[in-house]
Parts: sequence; C-alpha cells; structure tokens
Amino acid sequence: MKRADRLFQIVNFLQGRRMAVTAERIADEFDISMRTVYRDIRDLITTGVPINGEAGVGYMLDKSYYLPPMTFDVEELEVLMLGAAMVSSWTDKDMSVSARTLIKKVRNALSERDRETFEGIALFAPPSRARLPWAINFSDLRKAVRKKEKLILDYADEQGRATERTIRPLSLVFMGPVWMMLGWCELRSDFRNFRLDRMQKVTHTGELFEDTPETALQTYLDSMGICDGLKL
Amino acid sequence: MKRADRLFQIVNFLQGRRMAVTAERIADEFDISMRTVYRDIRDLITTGVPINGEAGVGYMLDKSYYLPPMTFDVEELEVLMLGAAMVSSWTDKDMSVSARTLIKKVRNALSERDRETFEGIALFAPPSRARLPWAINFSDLRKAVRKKEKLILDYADEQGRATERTIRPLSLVFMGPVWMMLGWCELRSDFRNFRLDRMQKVTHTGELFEDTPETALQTYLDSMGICDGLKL
DNA sequence: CACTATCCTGACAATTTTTGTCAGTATGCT
DNA sequence: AGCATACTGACAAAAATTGTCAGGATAGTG
Repeated sequence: MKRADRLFQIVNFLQGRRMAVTAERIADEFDISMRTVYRDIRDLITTGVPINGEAGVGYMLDKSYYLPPMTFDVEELEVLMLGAAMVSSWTDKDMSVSARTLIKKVRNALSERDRETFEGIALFAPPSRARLPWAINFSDLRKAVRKKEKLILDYADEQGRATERTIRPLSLVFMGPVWMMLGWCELRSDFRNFRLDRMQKVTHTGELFEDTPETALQTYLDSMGICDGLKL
Repeated sequence: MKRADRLFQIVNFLQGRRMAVTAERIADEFDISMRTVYRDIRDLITTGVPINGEAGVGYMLDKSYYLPPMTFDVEELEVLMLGAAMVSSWTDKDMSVSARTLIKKVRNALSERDRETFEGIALFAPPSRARLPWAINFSDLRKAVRKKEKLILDYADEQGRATERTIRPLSLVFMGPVWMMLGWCELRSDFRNFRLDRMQKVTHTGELFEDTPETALQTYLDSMGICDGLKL
C-alpha cells in the first residue's frame, strides 16, 4: 500500500502551487528516484488526475481536488444526487453544467447494478413563474464569496429605490424560490440581505477583505441565534 | 497497481449480496490464496470499508457504495457542498442528517488548506412561512421511489376533497418551496403530480411494480417535451 | 542556432512488497 | 463436541516496484 499512498500524496504536494514543480523536486521530497516520479505521474494521469507536464518547465496540476476512495451509504449518495440536481435547476448555467458533470462522474464510478438505484430519484422543474430573472451572474457572486472580494452593488430596495453600496459578500442563502446574498454593508455598517433578483449590477472591485470579529459570518449567525440547525 | 485494483474489486464482489461470502469463495474468484484474502480484507477495513467478518459464517458488507478516488474541480465540489446544504434544509430530518454526514466526510477528505475554501459558501434558512408542514414522511416516499413500491395515497386535491388512490411513485420534484411527487395514478390511468403538503397519509403496499412503456418516467418526460434540460 | 532544463522511455538488475504455505488459535453455529 | 470459518505469525517464493544508466524529445532562452 505504500505506492498507492504516495501517489495520493504527490497530488497533494502539487496542489495549490502557482509555479510548476520539477520531477527532481518531487523525487527529493519523497526520497525516490526521478524515474519513479515519471512512472508515478504517468499512472496518476491515466487514473484521471489533471496533471500537465512540460519539458523544460515541470509539472502543473489543474486546480482540482483529489478525493481518496470513500464509502457512502445509500442515503448519503442520494443526498449527493438530489443536491446536485437541485443545484442544477436552481442556480445558473455554469453551476448547472458542473452539477451535471458531478452527477455523471459519480454515476460512472458506481457499478452497473447500483447505477439503476439512482435513476430518476429526483427531477426538477423550476416553474418559471416562481423563478424571478436575474440581471446579474450567480457564479460571479459565488466566486466573490470564495475569494472574499468586495463588491459594488446596484440594488433596488423594497420600495424600488435604487441604491449603490459596497458590500463584503459573506454567503448565499436560498429562501424558497428566491436566492439572497448575505453581506456586510459598508454603507450601513451592518449585515444586510440582498435578493439576487433585485440586483441591477455587480461590480467587482478586486479589493479583498479580511474577516473582522465585527463583520464575520459567524457573528451574524450568533446574533440570529443560528447555531447549528441552519449553518453549514 | 494490481493490489489496489483488486481491493476495489473485492468490495464490488461483496456488494449487494444477501448471504455472507467466505474467504475461500473470494480466494477462488480472484485466484489468490485465502491468506491474501485475509490481508486484503484487513486493509479494506482499516481504510473504512464497512466489512464484517464472522468466524464460521463469512463476510458481509454493510449496504454501502464504494467510490474510487476521484478528482473534482472547484465548481463540482461546490455543487456538492451547496447541494447537500440545500437538501439538508429542504427535506426531512433523516436526509438532513445524511446531508451533514456527507458534508463532513467530504470536508475531512480535503486537505486543511482546501477546507477553508468551502467555508460558509452557502447557508440556508428555509423560511417557515414558505415551507408547508407535511403529514407524511419524505424519506418513506424516497424509499418507495427507489424500491418501486406502489403506495396508497390519502390526498386532498385542490378543492380540498379527500381522495384515496394507488400510485406508482416515479420521482420527487422540487418546485420552489413545494415538493411534489410524480406518480402514475392507477385510478386515472395517467401521470399525476401530488404535493407533499397535501398528502394526508401514505400506506406502503409492499407490492412492487415494473415500469411499462406506458407508465415509465421517461414516457412522461417525453410527453412534456422535457428532454435534457430538466431531467436528471 | 545551440544550449539548458526538463519531460519521457526502455532495459535490466537491485530492492521491496506481496503472496503462498504451513501451523496454529479463536469464535460462532448446530 | 464438532465443524466451518475467521484470523495470525513466520518465512520462503514470486511478483512488483524501484534505481541506474543510456538515451531521445521538446519548450524556453540567449
């Protein structure tokens, strides 16, 4: 089991690096010869790990997440499939595509026999009347949450008055058919929820923020008495 | 890579069997000695596969699904997390628990560094006003879809009239804040959608059904012109 | 262009891991 | 008690992995 283990660790070693890594560097790290590194990389690639090698440069791993073998029970796998299907129907094009890829990947990994079990378990028809159109892009918001990038929001409030605010995006909240973004509003110096369907325009500032005790997501959750039940 | 492969196949071999399988049987199947089987099983168990061995009986695998190592990109993993969170908030207690377990399992499989990326991406507050209470159990329906078990439904239609029908549950559909069950209604000999919040009682008949060309999910989808966009 | 840094491959012996054999113990079932 | 089976340790046999060496190929650079 030594080799299988090392393969996993090599991926980990490659993960999250900006610069290419040479075979020599890897050989050094794991105390193996370069020849073995080449063999390991070859095997990783054939099992689907997106490593790119370039002569004269080194190895780069596409930004990806390598999960070790895992066992799920039927419920967990059903959550995965159901969840991906919900996301596919209720977010935007980009995520919908990813959701489908995810479902396909997982389905393909199952045995023939098991695949049927998860046929048609869930199906989703987001009724157009319930789903208000967005002027903005869901994925942009998601990325901003992930990167902790401040956004400038052109927003129409409940009375339809347009405002422009700088916010720190903290989380996305799904309320029935409506998506909201929870953010720290720099104008009001407080937490605010913004409906995605009321956002007119989102401008990326490129400016990143750090969580402070006052502006962190956890603070908001605590203040709302949300401890575990709803928080992810 | 031969061993790692065989380990995976052994799990597959064990999967979906009612009777215990002896080491001898496995040894035979894979052309290896029993000693090796014992070693393989030991290693599988230490990597978390839920195999139970009993002296005098053989091996049994808890009903579970073993996924091989897989790579996901950031979007796919986000779909997984987001989806599980949605399921956790929008279904019932049982699935909610499974969703949390799923999220924990996947998080634990990620490296320290990556774990942070998926912190607080999404958070869900199912507003109680939008979520109508159910008299029945979501998980029961899910299981019936999976098993293809006919159900007897006490249902209140739009005018509030109570009816009792035998249906073949085909799929669960999430429409905004409302869940529906799509089924083939034996009373009307046609497809019908039933809102979960209008179901008064669900009786399990124990009777299983086979899809026929007339009653299959695919037929319904085709008739609705749903081809790919919404189907899972 | 030549040069460097690197990826990549084949062959084969050295090394390490896996496997089989054997001998024995432990445990659940009838 | 007797049987069927899981399980373990020791050690030699077999197989896989690894290192070494001797190349070839290719991207980037002066």
